[in-house]
Amino acid sequence: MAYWLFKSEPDAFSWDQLKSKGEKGQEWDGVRNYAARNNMRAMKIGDKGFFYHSNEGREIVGIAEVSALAHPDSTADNPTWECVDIRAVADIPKPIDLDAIKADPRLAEMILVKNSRLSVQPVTDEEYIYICKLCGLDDPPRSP
DNA sequence: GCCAACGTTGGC
DNA sequence: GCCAACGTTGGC
Repeated sequence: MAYWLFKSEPDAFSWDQLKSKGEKGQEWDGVRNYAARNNMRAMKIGDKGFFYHSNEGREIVGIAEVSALAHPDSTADNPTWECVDIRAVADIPKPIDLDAIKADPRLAEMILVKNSRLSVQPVTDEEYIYICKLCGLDDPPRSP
């Protein structure tokens, strides 16, 4: 069981855009960072992850799930770059912003706080459940 | 809009 | 294989 966090600038690709893709979801292309790629390689079908808006908003706005395992990034000219597909699963009733995450001692170890530049990050089970609760999701969608 | 932090590139 | 230079990200 694993949980993740996907970052996107809403100007480039927003949570609403992901929702509009429906069941099919969206290839999470464009990632050119080895740590982020390795995280995607480790993902399994049905794994859940937060969808975070960077730059503008700076808050967790939704929960997505992996709909296709890592495969070559169709936008890359180099086969080393791979990505998964994700689709929207649930809205966040009460989005939590970066200030609130930073202010919470239970979330101080999040990669979002410690390495804000990593675009695809792991989230611990504890962080996932705790954040969901703060956000008004008492019975959050679980990874398989 | 600025700038710090980070990751990647490329020269040696 | 090291490391300086550069480009990019993202918070502020």
